[in-house]
Amino acid sequence: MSDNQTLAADLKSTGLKVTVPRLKVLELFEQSSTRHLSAEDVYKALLHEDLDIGLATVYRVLTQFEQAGLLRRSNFESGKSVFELNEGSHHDHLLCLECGKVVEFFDAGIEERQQAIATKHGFALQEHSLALYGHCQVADCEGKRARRGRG
Amino acid sequence: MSDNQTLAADLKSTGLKVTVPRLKVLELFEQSSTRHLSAEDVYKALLHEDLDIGLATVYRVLTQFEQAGLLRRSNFESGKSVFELNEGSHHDHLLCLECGKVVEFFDAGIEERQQAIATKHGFALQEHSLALYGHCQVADCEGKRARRGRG
DNA sequence: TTTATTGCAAAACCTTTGCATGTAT
DNA sequence: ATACATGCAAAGGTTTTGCAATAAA
Repeated sequence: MSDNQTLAADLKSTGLKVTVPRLKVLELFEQSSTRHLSAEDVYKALLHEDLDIGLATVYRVLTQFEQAGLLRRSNFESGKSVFELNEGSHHDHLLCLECGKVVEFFDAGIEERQQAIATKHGFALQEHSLALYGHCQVADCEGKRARRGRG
Repeated sequence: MSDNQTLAADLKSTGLKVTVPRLKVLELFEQSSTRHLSAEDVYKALLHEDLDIGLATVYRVLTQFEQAGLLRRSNFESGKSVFELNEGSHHDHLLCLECGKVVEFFDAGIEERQQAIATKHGFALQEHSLALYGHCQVADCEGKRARRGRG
């Protein structure tokens, strides 16, 4: 729900110059119905908008956005990184092995125990990576894994 | 417990032929003081024993061992897979970002909650991946940290 | 103008694969 | 003897990097 003015302002506030590739990548994340996108996803989506933005630039922009705190990166078992808008609230992920659906969740109990475990072993906890994998019960998914969703 | 007889028997019981590369890789995991090894680690360790075992073979053997249930594979943030002996008991990992130390832990509470979260979202939980990252308090590790002037 | 950013292609990584040779059973 | 395993080199997929051209400030 952000116009280009706001997007540009968001960019400026991170100290990054406002350029077409950066605006478009940010806009894509803001507007996409799919929250989680890989570099390739972003690259192809931009191509479909007839934007000639190189894959290398996409990677650079994604990395810069991650460092600027605009995006969060996750490494699921797919072997490639996926990015999502960083809206401040930490969460972990639950993924469907069948249809690729991604559910976000936060569990205070798990967070607490992680902290306790680190402390118990004499570690200062810095970050963690948690992903659950399973099969969702949606009819569409259980029945046919044929389709692979693309935003 | 880890003489060649036993190792060979372990191999046979998986249906895999007993070959030098397989014996040596298994032996390495049994004898190594480092539980968690990457393909490259294994490759180099074997080289140091003057064994001419190709990297491709190492990858093939590791994959076969994983499928046979002899090894477990983890994908930490390093970007490469690490393998460890599968001793049957599930555990997750706590890693030191500084020195690379790996601590294994199991927490029934976390396991329970993961199950509950999956169920709540209508998922049949299949597997999960959990890794905690932090800084260990070991002097040796702290020292490195200080020397590098980053904290 | 000055400095940062882009695009392209090439390289860097980790991992897998094709194929001819070699080995276990 | 046969089927499977190995080594090498080449290729695969994802991500990074060098560099000249380009665009933002």
